Amino acid sequence: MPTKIEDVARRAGVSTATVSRVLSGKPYVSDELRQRVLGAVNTLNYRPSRVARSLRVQRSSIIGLIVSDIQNPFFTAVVRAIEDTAYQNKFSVFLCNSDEDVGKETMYLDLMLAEHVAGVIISPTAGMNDAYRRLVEERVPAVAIDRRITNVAIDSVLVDNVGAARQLVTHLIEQGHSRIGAVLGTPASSTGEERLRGYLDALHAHGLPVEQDLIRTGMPRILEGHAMMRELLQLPKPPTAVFTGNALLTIGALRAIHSSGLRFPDDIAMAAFDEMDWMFFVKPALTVVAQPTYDLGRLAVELLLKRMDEPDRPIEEVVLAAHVHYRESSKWRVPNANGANHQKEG
Amino acid sequence: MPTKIEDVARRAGVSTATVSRVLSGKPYVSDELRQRVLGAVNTLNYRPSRVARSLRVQRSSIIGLIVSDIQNPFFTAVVRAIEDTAYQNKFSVFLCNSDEDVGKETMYLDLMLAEHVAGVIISPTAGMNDAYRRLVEERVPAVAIDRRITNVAIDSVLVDNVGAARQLVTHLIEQGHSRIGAVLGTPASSTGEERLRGYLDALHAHGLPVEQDLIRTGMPRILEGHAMMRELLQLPKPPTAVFTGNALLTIGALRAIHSSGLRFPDDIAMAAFDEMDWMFFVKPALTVVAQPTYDLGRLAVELLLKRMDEPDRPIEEVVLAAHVHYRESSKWRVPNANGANHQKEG
DNA sequence: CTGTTAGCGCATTCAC
DNA sequence: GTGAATGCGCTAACAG
Repeated sequence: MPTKIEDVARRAGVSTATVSRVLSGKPYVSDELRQRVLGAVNTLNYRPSRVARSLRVQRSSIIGLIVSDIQNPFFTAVVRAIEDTAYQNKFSVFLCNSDEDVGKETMYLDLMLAEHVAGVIISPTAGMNDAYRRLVEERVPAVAIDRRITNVAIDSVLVDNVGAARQLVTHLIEQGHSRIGAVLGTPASSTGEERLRGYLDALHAHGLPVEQDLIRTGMPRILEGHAMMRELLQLPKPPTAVFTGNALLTIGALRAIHSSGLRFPDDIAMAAFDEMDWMFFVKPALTVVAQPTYDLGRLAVELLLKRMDEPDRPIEEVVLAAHVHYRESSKWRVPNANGANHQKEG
Repeated sequence: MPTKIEDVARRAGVSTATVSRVLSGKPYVSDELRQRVLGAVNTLNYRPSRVARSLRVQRSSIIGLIVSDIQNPFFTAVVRAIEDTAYQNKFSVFLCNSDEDVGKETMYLDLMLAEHVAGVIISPTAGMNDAYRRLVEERVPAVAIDRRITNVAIDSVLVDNVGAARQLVTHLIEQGHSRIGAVLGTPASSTGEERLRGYLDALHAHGLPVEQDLIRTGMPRILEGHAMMRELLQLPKPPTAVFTGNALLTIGALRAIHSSGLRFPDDIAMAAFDEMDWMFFVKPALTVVAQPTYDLGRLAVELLLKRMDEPDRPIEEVVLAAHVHYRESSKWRVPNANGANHQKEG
């Protein structure tokens, strides 16, 4: 049986109110009593019940964080950033994994509300879920990350997916490719949709035709990436380069390339969204866009804290730029291209 | 302001006790009242406060999970398994990241105790931390995963690291290698120590000499793996094969190999602990041991539930076998066997 | 079967 | 400055 505030009060010869005051750093307590209380707390090894405290003050110091896929390195990087920032502000993080499942997401959202968390940060599984509305109705501070929520207005921190995708595909085009495949996450999520849009933008800007056969979308996971890439490779006229929209898809695609007996990057070029910042350690020939995971997480917490202070400020939407890394080794040549050499520069 | 149980009671024309009974599925409530209550709950969109409930019953239905590195794919895989199993048993998971930091670990452990979680699953950062003792003192069900805790007896689910490491290194020896480097996690953790032991075992069993220069240990992370591997490659007489003890170390090592201008696996062979089950998609030439992440997580939860039911049962320690994958492409030959040194100048 | 009541551990009035 | 008293929302005795 854990020690209660009453035990401490008795041990220190004061009232529970005084103990409470000391522990929450309130002023107006004489130094003598403060010392006595602290001593008692120490010898009794007292740890206040956060449950009781939360019930009393109707608000905990916990930030609920719901990510759509804990196995996606992009999100673990963001989680790290969020934890760091929350910790610096005396908040703890209650992390849950919705696993791209709207049902689980709703369940966890309800759980957070029932736990009276101080605020919620969420990477939404779908664009709209009735549960999001409850957040607003109950006036729980919330911010969406990475993906846009469409059915209710809440603060969000996003990445410029369109711009980054366009840069990536443009790079491939400038290397001389004209048949460029796309292996993307489902357009049902704003990220998938935006990256597809960037791909299309780049093709249009260079007057290249869009071939629906070259565009594949699905769940952003290894297995699906593998399947989609295999389909592309089995096409009568497969692409000479591929744009992948996510690190897990990239891994699946690489596997498909290998198991087809093809070699990367000699037989097929690739440019990818790399949500882990180490993909290129293993495949230096990849052209990747590194995502601003740390800023994303930090800003999410900061936005949340701001909203906790001023519940009525206007909704804010931050869009971060993603930085494309062109590596030496990514200046490959078009394999089997009409003739020799489409290499742009040295 | 969220609706309270009293509101529901009034709306349904019953007492709060009846509402409570209906909601917790207790028997002895007439069908008529049950319907009325359910109706009220529905129209009022009532969600019971878990905070108040936890305070009352002195126990939540949350399992606290503290992992030592959320960015390590091994742990995210285990987290998935734990969540699945917990969810099937009507528990939610409160996940925290100690980030290999004993201070943070202690903080989170205290937090879980203060939150009155139903139980704690932890991958310990260090072998001993006074905070572990508190778990036992307060009789909070707990189980350690992946690493052994030495200063207090608690249930644990471990992997047969010695056996797996021995198999991996033996494989390299059987391929003809005799100068085998080791890039391992710190022996301060039981995993690091055991994998080192397996390495030594294999060498001894084949009568090979142990060269301290070929053994490097450090934090199990990319940066450290890179540094250690570089040191090995800069040795006057570098190894012809390397055994790495962790997926992140492996990535770092691969990077060092690449940036030295060497090629894998032509210039140097490698066998690795691969905590992600997709490392070999990217590097099929690796020989890896796949870790039983799902079983590990599932068993951890099951052990926890058992201890919740019978607090006084004897401590249990489960050791899982890890399975080694020998792939076609890993049957390489010793590069330039007893011939020239393949070191390149950097 | 159902309602009334008494806390769970703490923070916060309001008196002193 | 300090203590006594009240209630946060809920469940579990205990009556009826």
